[in-house]
Amino acid sequence: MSLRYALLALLTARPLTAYDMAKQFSASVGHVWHAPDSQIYPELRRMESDGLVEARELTSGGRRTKREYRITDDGLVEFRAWADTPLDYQRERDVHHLKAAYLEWADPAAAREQLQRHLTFHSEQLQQWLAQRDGVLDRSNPTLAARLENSPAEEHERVVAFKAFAYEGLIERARTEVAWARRGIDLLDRLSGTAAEAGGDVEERRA
Amino acid sequence: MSLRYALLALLTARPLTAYDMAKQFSASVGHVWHAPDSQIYPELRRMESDGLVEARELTSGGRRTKREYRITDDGLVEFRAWADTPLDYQRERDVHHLKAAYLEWADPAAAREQLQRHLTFHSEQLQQWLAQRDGVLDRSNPTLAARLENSPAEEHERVVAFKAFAYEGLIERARTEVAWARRGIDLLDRLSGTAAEAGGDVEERRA
DNA sequence: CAAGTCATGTAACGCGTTACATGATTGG
DNA sequence: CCAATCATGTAACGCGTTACATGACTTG
Repeated sequence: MSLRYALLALLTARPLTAYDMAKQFSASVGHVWHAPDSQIYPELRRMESDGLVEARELTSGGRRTKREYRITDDGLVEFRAWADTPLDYQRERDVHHLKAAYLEWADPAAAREQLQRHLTFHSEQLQQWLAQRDGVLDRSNPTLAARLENSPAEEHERVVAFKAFAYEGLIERARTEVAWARRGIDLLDRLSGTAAEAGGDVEERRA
Repeated sequence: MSLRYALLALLTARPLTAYDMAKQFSASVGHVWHAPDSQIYPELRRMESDGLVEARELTSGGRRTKREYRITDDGLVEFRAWADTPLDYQRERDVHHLKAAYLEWADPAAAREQLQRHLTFHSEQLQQWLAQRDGVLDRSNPTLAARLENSPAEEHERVVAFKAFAYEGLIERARTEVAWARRGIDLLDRLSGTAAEAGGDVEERRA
């Protein structure tokens, strides 16, 4: 049910087509919430029949169908209600930590590679979130810019602050994961060093 | 498909009944991987028919059926293969950060309560993971104790090290979330302070 | 003898993923 | 004119959740 609110969130800034939303879900917003086209199109249809959004057909010249969605007043009410409602917290279920607990079962090289992937993945996430945060802070993010244009100036600070706050949480999380992966690689080094005694050269050194 | 490996992981330590596994999935292991009974029982049956585990019927006195599962050699092969295989990383999808980005839509009191919940939830998680980590380090964790009994002494260090490593990742993550929630509450204070000027007393102070 | 917990499941449902399908428009 | 991108979906499947169902054994 969260996709629905992610879509409403986007539409609180400005009207968009499903295609444009799908693009955003693969790019900027997609770093927080990803969804494939095949989920977005039907969900928008459902939201339309629930009266949360309304569509305007854009027949640009030819007979190309293109539907631009706009949030309705009911949609705004629904979105505010969602914003007010606390979410349930459920127990985390993290495969990566589960695997990490059993890395002694893996080949040391395979173990190292997996931690390296963890490091790489979260480093990239970190970079993207840093970029997003900056785009929010300097107001260059297009969705944010549109949003600010449609809202009174005295609210701008709050709007920007919460967006940045959200990204900063993700940034810190990514940093935590990166640090953890590094510690894991160090641990592997230490354990293999023990096993092989003063065995050989360390082939790679991380910055 | 991860439940399968979580179950195999448990069974690498010692044979267990589905009921005992279900209990562990609600308690100790459950902090890393939770699963309800209704998923565990059928999955074990499927694993049995796939030859990864085998069951021994324990008819203790009466005609009470009770099946104790043990991992097979095929199961061990499968588990090692899993341990060697890198996982796919998919984009995170975090409702809480999504909501945080739109907290300006929420009533300030509701926003505060949600951040407070975030803080509480992750504080509790933190406590439980710290306890788990300690139970691993001092080898008092029952599953770990059983595992160590069934493995040669020279491997004990590795076994313990990876379990502790996994929990430490979760510990750091929980700490990150706690810190983020605190920052969020501070942000709310700051913004409401701005809106209400030097408004009123701060009713609660966090340690 | 009643309440709790031991012990094992089935059924329905929903969100999300992957794969598949189609056709129009635009730019090189 | 061909490839990329615009634009919109359908279908099948799987994992996980919630609710429901049952009965035996144990402890106070």
